[in-house]
Amino acid sequence: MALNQAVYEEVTKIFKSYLERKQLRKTPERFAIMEEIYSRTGHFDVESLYISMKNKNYRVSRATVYNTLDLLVDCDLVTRHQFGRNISQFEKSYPSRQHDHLICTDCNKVVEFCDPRLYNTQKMVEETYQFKVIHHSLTFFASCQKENCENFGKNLAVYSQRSVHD
Amino acid sequence: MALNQAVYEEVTKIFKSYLERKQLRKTPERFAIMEEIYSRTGHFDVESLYISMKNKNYRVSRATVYNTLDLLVDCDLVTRHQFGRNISQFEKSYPSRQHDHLICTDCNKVVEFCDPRLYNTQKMVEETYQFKVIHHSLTFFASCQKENCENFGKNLAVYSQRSVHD
DNA sequence: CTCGGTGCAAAGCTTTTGCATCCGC
DNA sequence: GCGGATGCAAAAGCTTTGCACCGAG
Repeated sequence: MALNQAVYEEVTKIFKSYLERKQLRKTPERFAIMEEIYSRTGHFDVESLYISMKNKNYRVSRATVYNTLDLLVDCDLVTRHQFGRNISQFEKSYPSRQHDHLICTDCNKVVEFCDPRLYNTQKMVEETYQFKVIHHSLTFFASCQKENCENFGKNLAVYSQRSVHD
Repeated sequence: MALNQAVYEEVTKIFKSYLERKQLRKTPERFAIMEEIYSRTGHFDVESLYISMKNKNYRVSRATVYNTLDLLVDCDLVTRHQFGRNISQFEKSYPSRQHDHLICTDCNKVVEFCDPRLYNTQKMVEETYQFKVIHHSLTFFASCQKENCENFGKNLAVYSQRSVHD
């Protein structure tokens, strides 16, 4: 899996800056985990990330993976999702933009979409309740046609990262 | 906690009908759990429901609570939420209307809101991806900035620096 | 009477914690 | 060298499962 060099450098800079600001140590494990995440595409859970690193003979523990994920989420390099019942799903934050999710209730595949109009709802909520919104999570659970389900990822993948209003 | 008689009768009818349709038994435990849920207000988790019934000296097991909650969710009498990391939160479906949630990131307070404009986003998603939406989940995570919030004033500076639209 | 449902406890699974060791600073 | 970070394993916390008994149909 090739790693985009420009993205990798930018992300490394952000992570280093974050660790310095928080006076945390720049350990090789932390950067190895960050690199592994940014060499992946799509969503992943802790176990698959841990297994991937083990398969590459990298000596790392689950505890460190959990710890580092917390840091990466805290500095906005990784986003945490709670699609299912128990396990947390993660996703790198760059270079993808703000988006929400459409999950097929039949095949569990995830489509990403974006609707800027959601910002109107956010502003309304902030004004009505006097809250300051940090982030949001919008997920549609939907069923697709069978033929559509079979074509999943072939035709729609092209649009998955785009805003529907582009 | 007084129980609204009209709601109770309606909900009982729906649950009985569902159990008959699925050829499941109408056990006293199932109706006791349904009644306990509908005598509550707001959100709850499995453990607090279980403790409540134990405190009323009702002989019930966690396994039955979990099993019955699955049934109640399946027949739309109860809604399942996944706000936090691990535990599922539940909420009775009637008589409240469709709504979404605003959760304080400092004190975990839950506010319900409704914005019909979200339906525009749903229709757009359905048309764009040819999906049939079953249900959705929208949650804003926000700071309530109230004096009674346990972290009042601590993180406001940090929050105000962030923007939702990067 | 049947066999689905229940209570109880043990097991399962994800995540957190304790502790000795390691290593960034 | 100090104290934070790590690996490992044990523990914690929510949920599911196995099993013997109970009771709805």
